[in-house]
Amino acid sequence: MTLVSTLGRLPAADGAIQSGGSRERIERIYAVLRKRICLLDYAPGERLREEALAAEFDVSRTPIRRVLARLEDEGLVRSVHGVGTIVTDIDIDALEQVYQLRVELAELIGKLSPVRPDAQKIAAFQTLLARCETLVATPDARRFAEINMDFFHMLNSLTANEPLRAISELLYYQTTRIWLKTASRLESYQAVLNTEITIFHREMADIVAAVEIGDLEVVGHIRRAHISMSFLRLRDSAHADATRGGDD
Amino acid sequence: MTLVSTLGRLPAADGAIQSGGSRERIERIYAVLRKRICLLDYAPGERLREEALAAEFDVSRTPIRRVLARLEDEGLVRSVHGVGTIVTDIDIDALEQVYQLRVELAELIGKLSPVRPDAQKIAAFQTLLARCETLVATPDARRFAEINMDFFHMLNSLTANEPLRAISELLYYQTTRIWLKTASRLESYQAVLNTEITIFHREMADIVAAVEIGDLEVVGHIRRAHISMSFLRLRDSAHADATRGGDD
DNA sequence: TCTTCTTTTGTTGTGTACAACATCACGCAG
DNA sequence: CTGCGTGATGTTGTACACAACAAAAGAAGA
Repeated sequence: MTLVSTLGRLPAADGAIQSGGSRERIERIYAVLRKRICLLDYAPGERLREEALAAEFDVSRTPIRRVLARLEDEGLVRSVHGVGTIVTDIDIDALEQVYQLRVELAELIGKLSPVRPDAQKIAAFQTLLARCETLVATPDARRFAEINMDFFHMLNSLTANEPLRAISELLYYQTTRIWLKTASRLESYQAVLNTEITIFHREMADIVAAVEIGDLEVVGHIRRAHISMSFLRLRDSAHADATRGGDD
Repeated sequence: MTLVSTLGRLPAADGAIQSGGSRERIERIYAVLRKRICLLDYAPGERLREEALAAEFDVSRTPIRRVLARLEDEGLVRSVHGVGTIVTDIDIDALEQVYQLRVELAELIGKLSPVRPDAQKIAAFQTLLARCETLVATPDARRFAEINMDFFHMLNSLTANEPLRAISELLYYQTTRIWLKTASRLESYQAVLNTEITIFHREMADIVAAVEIGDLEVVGHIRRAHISMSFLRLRDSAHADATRGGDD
């Protein structure tokens, strides 16, 4: 519940930082909304009103609709005539197919047009690993999700295959929310969070080590296992919780 | 050149068949435009005007823009302020990455949630094979492209993994045009067409045989080879043609 | 009190006028 | 004849008014 707490004032969007062409503006709004959805600033089932968004971003409904249309095509929202634009709900079982596909694509990133990481990229990985270590010290679900997101983008930059990157990103944003949503409903929320962060940190260390020696195939293998097991742990937790407690 | 000949009157779109909700209407327009682009009814570089499309489909610019936005997100067109909506140009080399990915996905279709083909589906495959045989008798580039498209959809229906299907479809429609476009520019156009149809027919027969015995993994392997070699043949033809003749 | 119909309110979908922008034609000076 | 500036023309991007639709609120009857 405290996951969706910081709703009162949302970051970004204001500040009149909207320089640049119309395309970039739309892209920016898109990125902001997508991030809000995936960090559960907008909860599943929540209703977004175009006019409110238009007011916040200081544009008319038209460009907002352009963004929402894309989000709808990507499965993150669904517009219903006369009702509103609803953030899609998700459940762990329905996402199994997406995870199966993500697992395969993760391995492909190490195979298709891999980019040899240079010193700068390695440094970025190490910085991220350091951030993850502070996370282990003071666990926080939202920061976990954010670091996970940054980590994904770093990993995604390890292939030069642009279509593969685009698709991996698409599937990533279709699935990340499920962790925050499911975990927040668990009885053993704190324990699960701590466990998950510990495991994530360990796997991240392994991957960074593999990146440092430039073995992207190994990165792919580790990540494949990472994604797959992460999904299984989450599903088991959810099912165990559902059978033990009421099914709300 | 004769490929883009039937432009005077385009099929579909009129007839006032626009029953159903607004979403379905948009979906229909989207499918029509996408098919036109991929069959080169709209040539690469051609300029589409929203108002003309709006008139043809008997709607305002608004839903047309909704469709064009999606086509732009998928890389088939690009809207330029003050100019028009341009059908994206493509070249064989830029598409190499997409083909690399398609090759991998083709194999996944036999692995991820394969659906055991029933009698009806097998019959559909055989019907398609029959159509392909008439194509061998009387080669025609456009019919080749259409049968190829139908064949793709049949193959795509062999997995129940919905995200995989969606993505395979996306990548398919990003790449199919290249064959028609490249082939039509070749000196040895007719010879290449005949060869390609023969090869396609043979591979299609192999795949249908594999479908009949229900071995979808084999289907994946055959198709992987099919896509990969088809790309290589096309690229070689294009490069040979470019070095021999002038580069236009 | 409950049910059902009507009204009211709110939201997205559509159509359209206008602004922003790019391109081409044309004139004109050099 | 060429190069450049300037206006005319055409197109997409935006904003807004209205239609279509859904849901909630309210009224009326049993």
